[in-house]
Amino acid sequence: MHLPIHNEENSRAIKQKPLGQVVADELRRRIWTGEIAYGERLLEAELAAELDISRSSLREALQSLEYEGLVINKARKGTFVYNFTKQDMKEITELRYLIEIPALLKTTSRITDEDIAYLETLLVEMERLIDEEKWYDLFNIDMQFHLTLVHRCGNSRIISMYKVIQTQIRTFLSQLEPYYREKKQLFTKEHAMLVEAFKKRDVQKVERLAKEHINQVAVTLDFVD
Amino acid sequence: MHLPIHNEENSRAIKQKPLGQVVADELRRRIWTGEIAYGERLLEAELAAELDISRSSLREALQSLEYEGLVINKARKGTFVYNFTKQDMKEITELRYLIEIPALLKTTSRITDEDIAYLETLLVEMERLIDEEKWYDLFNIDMQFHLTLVHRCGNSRIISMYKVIQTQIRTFLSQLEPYYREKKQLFTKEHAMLVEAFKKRDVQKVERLAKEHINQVAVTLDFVD
DNA sequence: TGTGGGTATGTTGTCGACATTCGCATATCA
DNA sequence: TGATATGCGAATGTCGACAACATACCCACA
Repeated sequence: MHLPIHNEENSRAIKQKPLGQVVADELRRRIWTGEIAYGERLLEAELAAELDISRSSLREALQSLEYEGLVINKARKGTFVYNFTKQDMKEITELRYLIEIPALLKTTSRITDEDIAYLETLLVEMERLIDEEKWYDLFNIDMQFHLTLVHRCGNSRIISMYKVIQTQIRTFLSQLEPYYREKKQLFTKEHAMLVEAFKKRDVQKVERLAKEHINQVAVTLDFVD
Repeated sequence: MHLPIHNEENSRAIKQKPLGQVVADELRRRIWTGEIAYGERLLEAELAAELDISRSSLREALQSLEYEGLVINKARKGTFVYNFTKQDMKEITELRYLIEIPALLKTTSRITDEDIAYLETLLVEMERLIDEEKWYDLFNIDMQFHLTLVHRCGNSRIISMYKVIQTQIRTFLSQLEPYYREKKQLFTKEHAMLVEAFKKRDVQKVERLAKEHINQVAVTLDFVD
């Protein structure tokens, strides 16, 4: 069972955020944890009742998720959780090469020591979560790691587009969770090496490591099926 | 004065489309024609009444426009038409280099003779609209031209991201309209040369022309102020 | 037994109204 | 006079209900 979206203790903290955004966060969580299955139809009345909110706010959330590519809405037919395919992974990998790689290269010359210090705390956090096998939290930290890097690229539009891609990447990672159990060490090591490259402001190394890291996800997917 | 969104003659044709999308189209039109000014606050009740629709559908439309970056919604403060700056133009230009150029290069080897034939009809249309000085329609054809090219790149995510960028580019063009009056010939010529390059499947030429074309917009903006 | 049409049921699309919050004008006091 | 408190009007956030539509089922009839 889950806590209601707006229980007493949270109501003050999140009152600033539109309810639709809070609901979108919750739906993303349910998708990534598998509580909502891929391909599943999302009945508005049912879901709204379960979350104890109105259909209006739910629909607002669904529109956000549709923009992110996590669900697909067929007019008059309903909203369905999008079921990613290998073809989707190819598209996403191509986009990462076009957007994330150039973003990281720009970041290399703009990254601050504070950024690097923060990244290193994330690395520590990663290792802990890997030990405890808390995959959901681990992937969250992973998102934060990459977003921190892209965030320094200096182009707000690149950042917001990367967020969309990242949401989809995360969806893949969630599905690949069992395969990542085998690659615990690799996971931390790749990120640690990236941090080292940024620390040295070594553009070539960043590019090489980043490409390898991106390929890693694509390769992992190939083992499935 | 404008026709109401859902008058009798249109009601059948657009009944399939969610009202929110129709409203979004109308709002885009009003922004691009200048009927709605940049920076203007959009009062939901007022706008909904004027369009003769409910606030729900209007809010759905506004959410779409916010994703496209045409408006910005400040929680509890209202929705405002986004006012683009030169800095925004720089970001957009950078993104075009990252997304549109690679897309066009991929298209070069995938474009069909039917595509080229269609592009040539658009060229004819462009010349006619330039003669008649119908700038709004001209920019619409321009969007269709570029979208046709990007559409052949084979990556659906690149296409949908390009659509977002293009909507913002279009917003700039609308503001630069007076400057384009001076460049009538250049406008058609650049597109015609691009078509020729695609016809020959000449990747290098496509890349060079496309970059020049992108720079052209950025340069035009520099004359402003 | 298979098919077509019509009805019943359930779901999405759209609407109007209430609840909450914000900003501004006015009032009050140092 | 200036700064701060306060109350009112207006706009956004959220909700529940009705309307329009799609689907599934059932029955009549070939």
